[in-house]
Formats: sequence, structure tokens, C-alpha cells
Amino acid sequence: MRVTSHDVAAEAGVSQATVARVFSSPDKVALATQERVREAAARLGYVPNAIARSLKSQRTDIVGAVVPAKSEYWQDVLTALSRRLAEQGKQLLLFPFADADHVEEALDSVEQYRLDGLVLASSTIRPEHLVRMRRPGLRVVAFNQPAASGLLPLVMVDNDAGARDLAEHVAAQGIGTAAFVGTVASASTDQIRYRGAASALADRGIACPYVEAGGFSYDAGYKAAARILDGADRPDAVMGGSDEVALGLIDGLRTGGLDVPGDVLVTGFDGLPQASWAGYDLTTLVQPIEVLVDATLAIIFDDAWDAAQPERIVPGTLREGKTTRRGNG
Amino acid sequence: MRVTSHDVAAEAGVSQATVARVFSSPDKVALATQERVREAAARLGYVPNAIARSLKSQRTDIVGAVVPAKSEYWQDVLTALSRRLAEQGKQLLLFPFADADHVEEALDSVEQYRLDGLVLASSTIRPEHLVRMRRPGLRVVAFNQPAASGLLPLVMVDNDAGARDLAEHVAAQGIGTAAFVGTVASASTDQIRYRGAASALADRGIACPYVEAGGFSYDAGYKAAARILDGADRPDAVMGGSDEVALGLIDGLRTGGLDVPGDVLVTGFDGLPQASWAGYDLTTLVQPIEVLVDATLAIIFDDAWDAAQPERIVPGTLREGKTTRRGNG
DNA sequence: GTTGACAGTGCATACGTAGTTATTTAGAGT
DNA sequence: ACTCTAAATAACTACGTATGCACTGTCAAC
Repeated sequence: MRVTSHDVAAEAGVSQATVARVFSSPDKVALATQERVREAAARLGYVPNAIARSLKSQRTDIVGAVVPAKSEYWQDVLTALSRRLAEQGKQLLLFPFADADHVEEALDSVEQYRLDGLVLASSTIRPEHLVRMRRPGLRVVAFNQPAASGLLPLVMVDNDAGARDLAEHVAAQGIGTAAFVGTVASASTDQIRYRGAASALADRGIACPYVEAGGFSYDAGYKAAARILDGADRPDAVMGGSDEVALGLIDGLRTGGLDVPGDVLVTGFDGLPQASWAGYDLTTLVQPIEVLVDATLAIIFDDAWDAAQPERIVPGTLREGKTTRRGNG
Repeated sequence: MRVTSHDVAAEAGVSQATVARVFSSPDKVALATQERVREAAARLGYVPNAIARSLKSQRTDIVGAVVPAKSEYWQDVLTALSRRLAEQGKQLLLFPFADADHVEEALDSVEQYRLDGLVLASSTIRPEHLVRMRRPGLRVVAFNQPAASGLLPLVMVDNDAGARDLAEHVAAQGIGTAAFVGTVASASTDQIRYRGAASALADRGIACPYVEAGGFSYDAGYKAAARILDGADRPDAVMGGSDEVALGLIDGLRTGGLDVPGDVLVTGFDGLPQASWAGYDLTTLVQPIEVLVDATLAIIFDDAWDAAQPERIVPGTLREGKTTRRGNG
């Protein structure tokens, strides 16, 4: 029932090969012939079959992305990624996973499709999974995942410098004590961000204990706020390991009767749209998502792809919101 | 270089056909043979080629989704959709579009891939685009898109009943005046929600003018708040056309010096995670996304798919937050 | 007028699998 | 021992396209 290039060829009075060329390398076909073929195609409603093309050409024009199912941050990344890909006539195949346990299943699926490239996101993918993806013919790039360093090509924001910037900004507000509320302690981003912040604060004589929220979500942050409130000495500033956690923190602290930023300063990390919402106006480190995505695709589609493992570390930008603006100087 | 079923067949001492059967219909192969084939496959690192399978079987095991690139609501839908698909061993191919103008390009791409099904989301897809997607072999379902009624199989939340529920709830709080801040007036969901709310309020003698935010975003809502504040008579309640707009409204009203819910009640529509955040705690109509997604997939994978155009309208649930809870009864 | 270069096109084939048909094998019944 | 049936496997082909190779014709150069 389906219209194939053969049908079009018959209709236009040319060979199937010519029809194929019209749609894939038009410069090799005489203009008059092209015209005739396109007309015939339009008349029959012919649409090239991407599946067959992929089988023959060994290119799918599809890039896969393995990402956590629930996370505000990754949504923005996916949006940017898919837009860029669409501009190049490529598509995005999604492999979301709910738990870390399901990563494996997602990777199983990945292998079946002969993807042109694969973006491995989420800091919860374990190194053994990462290495497994290093197979000939598949171009994998780790995205914002410090743990992949040395194992895979890697693109990430400068977590260390970003955390330091935030810490220095907070310190400049004249605080005496601080705390860092991380997401999940085993996440490599978390560790780097904490170390960066703690080290910058230590340089100024400010101690910064680590508190684990136990998740990447708003809820985790909200609950962590209670632990801050219950603690013996309340910090003057709380640095969130991510924006989502920080937003939860803010609401948790406010629910506990504290004023943000009056009583406690709060910072985040990522630069989510929600962080800019007037209700929060969070001071955070904005990740240049477009730049990160472009760098990722540049690596994937680099003609000179090889075993070399480029690492692109891109600086973020400090966004100063009112959550670190003290009432009076 | 790549390992094919032929290689595995040679290694295991069977025919290629047997190898294929081991991976697609194992019940037709003797257990001992299966064992041998699987071992050979593992030894060689064989992974079935989904592209070739698709070409032969005329099934891709891929479902496409055409969605707006930027929208909090669709993120949740995509998450639910991809999870359900993954459970069935199927994948989700994403066709996001930035502007309504780019819908066409997305649809062009869709046609090339012989998808098992297609979910058309977004109320901004125009009817002519909808109809274009009705082609033999492609199972399209419109998702939350009233305008598709009669044109395509359709799954949506009961916008009318939901809007009425919200309106009645608000009216029960004893308000005198109200306003509805829609998203984009031409969106079919917007129209139905407004008519439902206005009609329910009219039954109780409450007028409800329509205000267009001009977008689906937080920003659109935030800006629309200014128009409410500038208006001659300030309404006692503002009903947002979506949660995202409602959240912007809340912050906009609060920035303008009003107390929510003290001075103005606010409602949303959708049931976003953010609506439950403590800082907002928005009264809204929660869409049963899992149910909607299940219904959508049920239609797509129904053995008895035909020209019949089933319509599934699923009721939502009123979530009562503090944005409609008056300080003192 | 011969040659060479080259654009344009057709022919044939291969990509890796699934399903159809044909063939072999094993098992059971008498 | 023989046939009959069912199960298991092999042989083969088609899915729809891209591309190397061969072929034709046009045109410029000498």
C-alpha cells in the first residue's frame, strides 16, 4: 500500500536510483529530472523511508539521551538539545529512567538502535555503566558528569569555579556561619560543588558543614530545611546543591518561621527558570545550557572522532537574586 | 565490523533464521538450541539491530510525540509517556517545536519515520495540520486538544467539568467578583475552560470577564497580574487558565502589594508539581496524567484500530490549596 | 576527427533482519 | 517396521533505500 521510490520511479519514468538521488544528493541529478521526479513524488504522496535509509547508510540521524525521568534541570537540557538537533535535521530519542536501577534497561535499549550519538546525563549513572557504553560505532558523551572524566568524552559546567563564586559572593555579604545542603552525597557533581564552596569559605575562615538532602527534588530540600532549623547553631547562609533543592529549602525555612534573606541567605546551582520566579528570585549559578549542548553535539559530530577523550569545561554565570541580598547592607 | 545474526549463527552452528527466532519468538526454538545461541551471542557481543528489524517487520516500536518545547505541563506528560512505553519495550521519539510556525517541520520529520504511533499534543496545532496527519499506517491520537474532536481520536481531561468545579469551589468562598486569565485565546482548551468557569459563576450571579495573558508561561501570568491590578474594580478571585500562568499571577499580584489569598483568591489548572510547592500551594484541577497517557496508548495499540475516532474524556480532581482559603472563613 | 573529461543515469547489490515455505528429525501409534 | 504427525530447523526471500560500477552522450581541446 505504501508508496516507495520504485513507484515514483515508474511514475516519473526514471530509475529508482535516480529517485533516491533526488532526495539524498540532488546535486548529482539534472535539474529537469529533479523537477519531474519531485512532481511524481508529490502526486503519489511519496515520503522517503527513514528506516530503510538508515539501514543502508548506517546512519540513523538520531541521537539518544539517557536522562533521569524527574528533574527540572534536565528538561531544559532536553529542550535545548532537541532544538539544536532539529536544526540539523536530526531527532532525539529519549531514554528516561526512573531509578538508578533502571539505567541498565535503558542502556540495553540504546544498543539496539544504531544511534549516531548518545548523551549520557545524570550523575547517578555508575562508572561501570559508563564504560559499557564505550563501543565501536557509538559516539557517547557524558554530560555534566564529572565521574566520567577519563572514561568518556565529557562536557560540563565548571562546578568547582561556580561553587567558589557563589561562596565568595555569600561570604562578601558578611556571614559568620554557613551550611551546604547537597543533593545525594554520592553524586559526583555534589562532591565537587561542596568541595569548591567549602574550600572558598574556609579561605575566609568560615566553616561549612555538609548536609545531605537525600534527593534531587524540591521535597528533599524542603525536608532538609527542618534539619537546619533543628540544628544547634543556625547558619547565616545555606548553599543548596541544586536550584530545585534550594527552592525547597527556601520554602522549608520560611515555613519554619525564618525570613529569607532576612535571617538566612540561600543560594542554588543550575539557573532553572523557576529560580528567577519573583517568589524566589534565587541567587544561583546559571549554567550556559546552549553552550554545553553545542559543545556536546560538536564532539559527537566531529569528523575526527576517535578514542581521544576531549573534556570541555564551560564556566557558568553568577546570577544575583534577592535571596542573598540582606535587608540593609 | 559489526556482529550480525549471521555471525552468531556461524558461531553457534545454526542458521541465521534460528538466531532471529531466539531473539524475537523464543518459544519456537528448542531450549537447548536457545542456550547455545545465546552463549554464542554473548561471546561475540551481538546486539539485534532494531533498524533492520523495523524494516522487515514494518514496526518500529517507536512512538512519536509532537509537543511544545517550552512548557512545564508537557514535561510531566512526556515523563509518564516514556515510562509507560519503556515498560512495553518501546521508545519515545521527540518532536518538539518552538513556535507554532515550526509545527510543520516537525510533522515533515514525523512522516519519514514509520512510527507505530504519534501523540499530537499542544492546543496550538492547527486543524489543517491535524488532518494532514491522518494517513494510512500511522496511528495518531490528539492529546488534550479539544479542537481535534471529530478529526482524530482524542484523549483529554474534562476541561469543562474541571473549570466548573473550580468555579464552584471559588464561589463557595463567598466572592463577589471574579476574572479569568486565560493563556492564549485561540487555544481550544482555553476557550472551554473559560466557558465552563464563566457559566458556573454566572449561575451564581457572578460575572467573570476574560483576560488574555498572551502565552502559556509564568511570565505571561506575571505580566497579566499588572492588568488586573490596574483595572477599575479588582476582582475577589482570579482563575488562571493554567498552573503556570496562575503561578505567575500569584507572584505578580503579590509584587503589586496584594495578599494571596487574603485580598485575592487564585486558582490554576493542570496540577503541576510546582503548584504544590509550599510557597504557592495553589488550588487547581489536577489532571490524571497517568490515566490520560494510558488511555492514549490503549487507543494507539488497540488491535481494532480503524477509522472510528474514539474520544476519551477523563475527569480531573480538585486540589484545594491555600490560595483559595480565606484567612477567616 | 579523435580523444579525454565529465555530467547524468541505469543496473545490480547489500544493509540485517523476520517471516514464509520447505525440509529434516523425533516421537507415537498400530 | 512402518506410517503419520508435530516440532524444530534450514533455505530463501523481501523490506526500501544508497551507492559503486558501467554506460551513454555532450562538449572542449588539440
